Amino acid sequence: MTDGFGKGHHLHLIDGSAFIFRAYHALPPLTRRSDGLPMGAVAGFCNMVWKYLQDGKGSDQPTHAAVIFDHSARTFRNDIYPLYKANRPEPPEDLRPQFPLTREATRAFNIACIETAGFEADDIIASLACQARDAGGRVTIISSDKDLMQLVGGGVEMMDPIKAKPIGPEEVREKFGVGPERVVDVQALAGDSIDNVPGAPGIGIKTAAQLIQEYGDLETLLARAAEIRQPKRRQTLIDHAEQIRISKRLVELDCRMALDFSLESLEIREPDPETLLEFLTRMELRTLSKRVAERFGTEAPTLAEVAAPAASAEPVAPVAELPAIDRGLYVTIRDEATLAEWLAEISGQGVVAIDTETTGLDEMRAELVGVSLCTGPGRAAYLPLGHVDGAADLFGSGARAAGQMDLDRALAMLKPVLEDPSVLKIGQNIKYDWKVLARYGIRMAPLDDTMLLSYALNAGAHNHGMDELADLYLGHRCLPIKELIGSGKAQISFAQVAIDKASEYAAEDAEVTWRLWHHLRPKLAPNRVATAYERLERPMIGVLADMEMAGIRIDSEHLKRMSNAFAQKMAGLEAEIHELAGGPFNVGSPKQLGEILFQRMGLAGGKQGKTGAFSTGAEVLEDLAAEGHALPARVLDWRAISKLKSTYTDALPLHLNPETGRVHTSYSIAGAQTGRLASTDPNLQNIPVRTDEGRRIREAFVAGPGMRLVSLDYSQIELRILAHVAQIPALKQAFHDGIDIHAMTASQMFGVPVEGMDPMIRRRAKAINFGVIYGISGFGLARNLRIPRAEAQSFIDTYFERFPEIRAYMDRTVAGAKQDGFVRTLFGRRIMTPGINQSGPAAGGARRAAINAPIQGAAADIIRRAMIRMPEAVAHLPARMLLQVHDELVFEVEESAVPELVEAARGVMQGAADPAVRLDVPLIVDAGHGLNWAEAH
DNA sequence: AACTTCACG
DNA sequence: GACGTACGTGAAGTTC
Repeated sequence: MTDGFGKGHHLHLIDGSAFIFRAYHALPPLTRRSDGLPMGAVAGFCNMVWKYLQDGKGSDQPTHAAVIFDHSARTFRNDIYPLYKANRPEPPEDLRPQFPLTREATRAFNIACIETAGFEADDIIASLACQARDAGGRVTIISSDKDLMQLVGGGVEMMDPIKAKPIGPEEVREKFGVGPERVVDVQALAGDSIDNVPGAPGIGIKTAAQLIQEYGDLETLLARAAEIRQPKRRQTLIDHAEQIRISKRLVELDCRMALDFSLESLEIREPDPETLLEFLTRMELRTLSKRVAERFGTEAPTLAEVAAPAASAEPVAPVAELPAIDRGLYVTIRDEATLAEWLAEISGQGVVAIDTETTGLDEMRAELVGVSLCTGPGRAAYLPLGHVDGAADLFGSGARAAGQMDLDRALAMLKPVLEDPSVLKIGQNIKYDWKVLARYGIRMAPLDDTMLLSYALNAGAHNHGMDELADLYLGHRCLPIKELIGSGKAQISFAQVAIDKASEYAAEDAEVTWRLWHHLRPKLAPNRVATAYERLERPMIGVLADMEMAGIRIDSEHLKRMSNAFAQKMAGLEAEIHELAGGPFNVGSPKQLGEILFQRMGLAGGKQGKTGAFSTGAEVLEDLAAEGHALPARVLDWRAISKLKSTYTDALPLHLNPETGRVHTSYSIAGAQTGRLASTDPNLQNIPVRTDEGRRIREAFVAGPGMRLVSLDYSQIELRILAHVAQIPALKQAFHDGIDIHAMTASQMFGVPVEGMDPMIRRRAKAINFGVIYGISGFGLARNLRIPRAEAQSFIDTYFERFPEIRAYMDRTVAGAKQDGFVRTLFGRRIMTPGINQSGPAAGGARRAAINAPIQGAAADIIRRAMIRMPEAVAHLPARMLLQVHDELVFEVEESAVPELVEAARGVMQGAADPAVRLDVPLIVDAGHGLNWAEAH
C-alpha cells in the first residue's frame, strides 16, 4: 500500500477534530445569513485550512497531506472498556450540523479526507504515521493532542497548529517525564479523567513518570510492584494491575489498521478554484471567497448560482431508491380548483419540473396544447388547454375537446408561479418551453435545464436528448411520441391526441425531467463543472431565447431574383453537361456521375468508397478539371449553383415567420461537443461568404428601416488561445506586436523575411497553423496543400522544431485525456474523450479531437461569456443582438447609434476572458456595418 | 435512414 | 509497415 511513497516524501496528518473544536471555541457563534445555519466552526475551520495551505512555503513543505476525522463516538475501545469516554459531553447543539460541512470543506480544498467507522482519528493517524515512517518518509502530525505524542520519534514529529511550534522527543519528555516510547506507560498509570481512562488511583503524571524511570517500563513495574517502598503506592499498583493494563490498551494507539487507500493517493494537489469557490459561496463565507478568488485570479460565483432553491436545502435520496415511474399515477387537471392545489404545492416546494406540449416543433409558430408539471416522484399532472376533438377521421371535427380549462384563465393562474423568483422551473431543453410561454405572456425564471446539466457533465460522451438521458440515467424507456401522433404523412398534431393518452405522455416527460434533475444536479460540484454550468450554460438560455425571438429580416425578393438567375444558369450547364456526357442523366446524382466519369468515359483516378460508389467530391472533380476535362469542370459549376439555390435562395424564404416577417433560427446549446453553438431551422451559421456569388446571398440579410447591421468578429481567436495555452513565446510576441501571424510563422520556419514574402510560402504557413489546431497530420496537410506527403511531413517537423512548445502541449493534452477521460478548456468546460484509449486508426481521430477540443472550446467559452454580458452592456442603446457565428456576433441597431454599439460590444468581446482567465495575448475584434450582412462583414 | 456532398467557423 | 486522417457543425438531395 506504500506504492510511490517513500524517501524524500513528507506526509502531513491534520487532526480534523482538533481544528474544528479550536475553530468553534475561538469564534463567536456566526450564522449563515440566508438561513441561519450555524457556521462559526466551518468558517474557522476553512480559514485555518486556507492559512495552512498558504503558509509553509519552506523546504519543510509537505508532499502529501490528509485531514483525519473521528467517525462516530463508539469505537473498539468501548468493547475493551464500556465507560471509555463516557464522561465526554455531547458536542454542542450548534456544532453538530457543522461536522459534515467540515468534511465537505476538506474535500473542497482538495485535501484527502479520512474517517473510518469504529476507529478514532488518533488510530488512523497512528496507522498512517507508522506506514509512512516504515516506507522511509517523514511525518508531521498537526495537532497538540497529548494522546498522539506516543508516536513521536523515528521520523515522526508533531506540530502545534496554534503556536506553530514543533513537538519533538524533547518536548514530549518535558510533558511526560519520559521519552515518546514510554508515554503510553505513563498514561496508563496516570489515567485521564477527560477520556475516562481509569489508570491507577492517586497516581498522576509526575509519579507515573518517576516509577517508569525507575523500573524501565510498565510490565516490569507491575511485576516488581512488591518492591515499591511507599506502602500505599505499592498496594494501589498490586490491587489495580488489571485496570492499569486495560488503561494501557485504551491509550495505546492502533497503528496496524488496514487502509483502503494508498499513501501515494494523499499527494498534495492544488485546490480546484471552481469547486472550492462553489463551496465557500454556498457557505456564504464572503471574505474568504474573495480572498481565494483573488489568489486564483478568478471570480467567485454568486449565491444564486450555487444554490438553486431547494436543491441544496433538502438532501436528495439516490435515484435508485425512488419507485419506478408509473404512468397510472398521473393527474389530469381539468378545473381551477385542481390547478390551484397544484400551484400551491409547487409554491410550497419551490421547485417544479415543467414541459409544454404544442402543435409543432417551431417554437415561434407552435400553439400551446398543454402544460405538464411534476413536483416529485409519481407526482405529475397534465393541464390540457388546446386539445381538439377527432383524431378518429383524418380531419376531425376541429372542435375544442371537452374537459379543459379556459386557456386564458389557466395562463393567468400559472403566470405568477412560473415567474416567481423563488420557484425554480426545471425543463429538458427549457429554452423551447420558455419561448412558447413567452409568446403567451409568461417569462419563466429562474430556470434549470437537465439537457444542459447533462451537457456540462458529459459533453462528448453522448447526446443529451430526453429519451437518451432517461435510458442512460434512469433506466427508463419513455413513451415514444410516435405512438401518439404517428409518423410520416399520417402524422397528426398533438392537439388531436386524446387527452387521456396525452396526459400519460406529457406528465411522464415532466416526471422524467424532475428525476433527471434530481439525479444530475448534485453531480455538478463533485465533477467540478458547477461553474461551467452556471456561467457558460445556464445563462445562455435567456440570451439565446431573446436573439432567436428577435430574428433577422430577409429580403425575399432579392433571394427570389437570385433563384431565378440560378435556375437559368443551371439549365444551361445541365444541357452542356449532358452533351459532354453523351446523354441525359441526373447531374445531382453522384452515383450516376461516377459511373459516367470513370466507366463510360474511362477517366483515371476513380476511387470507390466502402459502399462501392465512385467518389465524385469536389476534390476529385477539381483534379480532373485541372487535367483539362470539361465535364467535371462544368459539374463543379453546376453543383456550386445548385447548392446555393437549394440550400439558401430557395430554402430561406420558407423560413420566414408570417407574424414577424423575419427568419428565426434556433440555436442548440448542447449540440456540439466542444461548447460551440449549432444553428438549425435554418442554419444561419453557414451562409456563404467564401465566393463572390455566395456572398451575394448575404445581401438578402437586411436591417429594418432606419437600422443597420453591425458585425463584430474575433481575429484569429483560436490561434491566440493556442499561443496562451501552449505558452509559445514567438506566437505570443507576434500577437502582442500585432504582426501578420502567418507571415511570422513562415518567416520563422523558412528563414525568409516578412517583407515581400512569397504569398505561396505564407499560404503554407497558414495551412500549418490551422492544421496544428486540428491535431496536424502529414496526410491532412499534404491533402490540404496538394503537396507530396513527405514534403508536408518535413514542414511539420520543421514547425515542431521551431515551436517545440506546441508538441509539448499536444502530448500533454493527449496524456491528460488518456488519464482522466476528458479534457478541459481554460474556463473549466469539460469535454469527455471516449475512445482516446482505443487502439488502431480510431485512436487517431480521438487524439485529434482531444487536441482540438480545449482550443475550439475555449474560443466558444469566450464568445459565450461575451454574449452573456452583452444585453446589459448595450441596454442603453437602440440595439439588439441577432446572430452568433462562432467567432462573430451580428447586431441590428439604429443608424445613429452604430459607433456607440461598436464601442460597447467590442469592449465586451475583447474583455470576455476577464477576469476568469488572464490571457497572455490580446483579443482583437474587427467590426463592420451596413444595410446588409454582406456590407457589415 | 444512410450516404454523399458542401456551406460555414 | 499499414492502417486512414485534418477539428467542429447542418441541410439538401439521392439511393436503398
